[in-house]
Amino acid sequence: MSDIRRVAALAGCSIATVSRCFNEPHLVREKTRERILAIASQERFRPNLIGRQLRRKQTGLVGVMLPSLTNPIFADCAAGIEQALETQHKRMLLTTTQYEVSKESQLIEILLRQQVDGLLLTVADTAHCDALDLLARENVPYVLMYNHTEGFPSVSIDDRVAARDAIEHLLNAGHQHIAMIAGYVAASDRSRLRYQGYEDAMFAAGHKPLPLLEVDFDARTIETSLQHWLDNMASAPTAVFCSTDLLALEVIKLLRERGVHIPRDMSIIGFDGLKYGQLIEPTLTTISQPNHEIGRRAAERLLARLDGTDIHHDSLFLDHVLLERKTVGAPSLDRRR
Amino acid sequence: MSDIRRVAALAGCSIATVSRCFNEPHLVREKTRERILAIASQERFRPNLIGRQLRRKQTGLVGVMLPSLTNPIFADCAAGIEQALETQHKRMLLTTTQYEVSKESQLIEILLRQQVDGLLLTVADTAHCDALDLLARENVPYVLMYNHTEGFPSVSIDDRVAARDAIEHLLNAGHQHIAMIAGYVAASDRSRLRYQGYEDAMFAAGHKPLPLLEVDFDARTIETSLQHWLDNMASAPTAVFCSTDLLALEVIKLLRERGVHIPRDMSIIGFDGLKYGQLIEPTLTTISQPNHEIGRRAAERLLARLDGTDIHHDSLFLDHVLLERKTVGAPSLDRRR
DNA sequence: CTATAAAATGAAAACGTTTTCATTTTAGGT
DNA sequence: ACCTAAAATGAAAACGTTTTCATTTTATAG
Repeated sequence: MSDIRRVAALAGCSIATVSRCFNEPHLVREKTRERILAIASQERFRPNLIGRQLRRKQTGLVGVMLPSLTNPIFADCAAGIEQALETQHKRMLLTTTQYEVSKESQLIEILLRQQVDGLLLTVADTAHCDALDLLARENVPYVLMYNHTEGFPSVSIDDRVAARDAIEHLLNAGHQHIAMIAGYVAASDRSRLRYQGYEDAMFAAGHKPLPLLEVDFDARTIETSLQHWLDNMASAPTAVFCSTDLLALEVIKLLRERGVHIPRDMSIIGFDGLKYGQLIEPTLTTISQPNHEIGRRAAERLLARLDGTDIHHDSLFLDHVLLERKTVGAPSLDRRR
Repeated sequence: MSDIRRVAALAGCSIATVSRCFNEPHLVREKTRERILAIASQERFRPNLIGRQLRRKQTGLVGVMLPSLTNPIFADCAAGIEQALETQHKRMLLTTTQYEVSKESQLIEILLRQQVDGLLLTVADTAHCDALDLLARENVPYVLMYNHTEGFPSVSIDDRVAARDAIEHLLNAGHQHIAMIAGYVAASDRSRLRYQGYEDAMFAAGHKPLPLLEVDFDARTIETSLQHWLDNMASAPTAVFCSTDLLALEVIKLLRERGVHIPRDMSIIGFDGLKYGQLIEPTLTTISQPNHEIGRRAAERLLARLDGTDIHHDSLFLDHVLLERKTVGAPSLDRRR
């Protein structure tokens, strides 16, 4: 039962020596070590990490909190995290909020009770965020992902600039009448920043930004939201910036079903850089964010923080990139049908 | 520091009473309880789960091992697992093998050391599998996902029958010259079963099955693999069964770029039921497997196993469903170009 | 007010390790 | 063979809980 004890008894030594065999083998004489190791493996001794963690006061566990796994963005991010953690033999305790703000603090609390060595997380909105208040009080190391806010360490892209770049791409193609559409999970700071980027670009070009068109993320609802454009294409925007690729793909599908040719009748630009954007016809022009790298870099920062290497509470912005594909073209002079 | 002690000291009671306040509140007098709880919350006492886990000999942690998170199949599955675990306040320790068989045993070993209460896992191939041997020796509860094999509890679809159904759908559409193509991760038992299903259906219809066409999962390689069909469409199969949707989408894209019209010149059926299949034109006909439910049901079985409710070592097969969409049509009589 | 049963509390052991500090063993030089 | 320094080992405490069992307190009935 009490396993290290058993090995020690069989090997005729103290449990301290057995422990050392696994943790600091150079401290035990070769002959003894071999004997102990032999017995250990024959007894299938498996060190109980709970015992170790209690004594050492660290678990090697990193708590991860993401909005969802079903969104490929976050799945890629989680993969990046795992990759980075593995290099230091740390493991990932993964939880998702399912986009429910109220779960954020709860989950963090649970992760803290589990004595995670650190936390990697994405919150809905850094502006008024219980979770962040909680973290600020505690002194557990953490790094935000996809969020950024003064005084908190984070890894993300610059959503506002990225959105501005998207709009500028449309402007450069000759568009003036540009709309932005966002999923109803628009209560996130990312959505807000992207809309600000949209406004920035529109103002800079001397155009009046349109109000954000928010849609329930579901084909039926999107359809009704788009209906007034379809009813009167003449007055519809000539280009649309979709806040995510998933939304963009849905919109494109819908428009094409209604006989709207992309990009001739309407240009579309997405945001995320999902690989699935390449599979449709025409391939989706979009702003790509490096999800895997966001996860990896955030995890690396956390690890550095755990060694005391990185102690800065600053934002790390990774580069987004504009993937020029086929859903953006020049506005047609006459689009009336 | 030693936190429950501190609360006890401040409340002027023993640590046993504090502990009871949290675990069996009815055992402590209301007045005392209120006092203790007040102090605990004011001191921000946070029970250390490691201490509890060591004493109780259970962690509330479930080890999960999947091939990858980047594949939406498994991401959905993980989401299903989390959903089920949450109902019992259990957490997920998530690891991925990245399709490396050699990592399977290693990861399981790590999870066991972490004293997970149970294991949910997908292995590459149940046929010769160190991981399964390991599990058979230990007496930790586990449930396989996507795999099934005699004497092991599992939740999956019946890949062989599902593949047969896919082929029969093609046969019913009038095809006779049907090929199967699989990603190079074809070293999995699932791939093998799907090929067997393909053979079953072909034999039953009196056709000779073609050898499995294995491709490196990358557009360039797929292209060269398909080249001999493109060079001579007259002798190419009229329908292709792709072992996964991701592969199917890639194949479709490639064929369309080369001027092959789907489904007129060639019918395609996929496998998985990814939602992305609906976004392309034409929408992808495919066999859908219930990934979220596989995860959820497997987790539920594991939980039942932990209560001693479910003790059966049998395979649970969930239903697949044929999603009849637009990439399958009748073979054209003359396809020469 | 007392006796008794029930309820509430506390002391201490236990969970499986790691690690400090003291002790014993070994090796090397004389 | 003896001394000394270095190397190897062991005893025991510590990590933060839960839980058993004994003890004390409270409530109830007489």
